[in-house]
Amino acid sequence: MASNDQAADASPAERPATWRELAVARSLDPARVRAEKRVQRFLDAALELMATSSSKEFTVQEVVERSGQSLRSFYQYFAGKHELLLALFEESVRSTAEHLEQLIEAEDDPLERLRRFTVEYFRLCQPAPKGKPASKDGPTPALAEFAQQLLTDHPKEASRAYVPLVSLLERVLEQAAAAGVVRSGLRYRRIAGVVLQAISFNAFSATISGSSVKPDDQESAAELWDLLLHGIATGERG
Amino acid sequence: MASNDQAADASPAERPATWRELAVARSLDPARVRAEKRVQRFLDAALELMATSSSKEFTVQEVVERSGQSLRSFYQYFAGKHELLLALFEESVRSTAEHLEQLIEAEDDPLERLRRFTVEYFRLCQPAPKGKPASKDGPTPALAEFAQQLLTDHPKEASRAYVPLVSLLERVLEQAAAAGVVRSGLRYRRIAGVVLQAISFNAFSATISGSSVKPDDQESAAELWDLLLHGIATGERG
DNA sequence: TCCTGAGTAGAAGGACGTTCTCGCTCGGAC
DNA sequence: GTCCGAGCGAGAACGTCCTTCTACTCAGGA
Repeated sequence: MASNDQAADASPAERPATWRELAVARSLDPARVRAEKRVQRFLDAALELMATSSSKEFTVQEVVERSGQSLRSFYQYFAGKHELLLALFEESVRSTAEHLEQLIEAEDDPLERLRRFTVEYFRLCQPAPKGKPASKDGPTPALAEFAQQLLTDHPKEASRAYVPLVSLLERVLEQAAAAGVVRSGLRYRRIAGVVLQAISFNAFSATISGSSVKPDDQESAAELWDLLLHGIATGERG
Repeated sequence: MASNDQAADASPAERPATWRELAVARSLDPARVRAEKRVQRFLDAALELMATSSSKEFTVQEVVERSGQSLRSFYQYFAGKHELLLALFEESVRSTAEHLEQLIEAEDDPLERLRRFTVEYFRLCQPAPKGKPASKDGPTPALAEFAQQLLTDHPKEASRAYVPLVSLLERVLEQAAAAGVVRSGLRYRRIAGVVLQAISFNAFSATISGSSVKPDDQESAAELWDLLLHGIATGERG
């Protein structure tokens, strides 16, 4: 709900809301502004908890305490813990997508754009080495931390939340295809899903194979990119 | 521990145990046999619970009740619920690896072997459509169901449990490489991890991209195989 | 006979998420 | 200034799990 509100005054998704609606909305604001502020305090508290304490997990109690608000308020704004997680996840996806888009727009070559996307997203998804809060490198950290639980428990909502990232990658893929550096005729949206999944949960693959991942592992990133590319690139040589 | 015992009399992995050791072991049996039987009852109960009830989750209480044993016994044989899950997971991986190995050994062409492995493992990892218990199609179902939690909470043990499957795929990859149908110089063990991860959690990629997976989805399997192959195959054309 | 080891039955403890109750407070209408 | 009710803080209470602990049983061997 809060996220919808946010979306409403940031970019009207459905239709461009009449001035009347906007006026009415603004007149209801007195309460709304406070509410949004409160919601934000919960979100901030949760983010801080994830940043510190090295464990990405937190209890509702902790969030409530750190936010300086009450349990009652929490359940007034969130239907449950899962909604808080969902909100954080949406935020995370959104900011990650923005970050990647910025990183990419400077580049013209479609293939290089795709490579940058891949490598940078890979980097963002690597688990943080220690208790070091990583709030400075742009987007919200620990994107994949939530994903797992949401993906299984609330696939519908998780799916919605992923849209910005999936759409971006889909576009990048299509542009690369248009430029002839990527095979045409693929179902790019599904490919995007596969790629995002493979990168997000790359940490699992290391565990499965018994290897361990070093933070900022250039080699693994290159390996994954190589694997991906030669399954996609038009050029010969496998 | 129980699983080690099982492995010991099924196929001696380390070295072929002398008759003396076997005799000694058998002499200790009176208690041991009962213990193994009890452990097995817990395992069976858990499997039945996962097979029915459509939800792959169960509580320790349920397992205890269904097994007709006591809570006390449970904690006498398992250090906690996670050990039960681990035991089930090991079993699942082992039987899956066996199943795949059998499926493969009839085939001579290295590339076709790899393809069969991939497609069949893909099929096995697809979530069951409904409450239909799938115990008849060979290996234990729902392999990826546990994986997730174990991989994050107990990476060390999960890693160990994965060994049979990883080794098998690694071998298949190396043979394909030796035959010249797969690039040489790759780190096959890591590739195996990536591939297994990508297939196991393929359901996620469908959710991420917003698609839904039909059970026994030939097309998705083919798509994934195609993606994988053209990143690995020696032949030209991307 | 007594003792021990393995079992059963089930209460108790501790973590969490979630709900509920009791007041307090504060902003605005009069 | 006064009053009122929605919003909110504090935190007790509840339900579900996993886990531990206590008390009792029972078979078999010194």
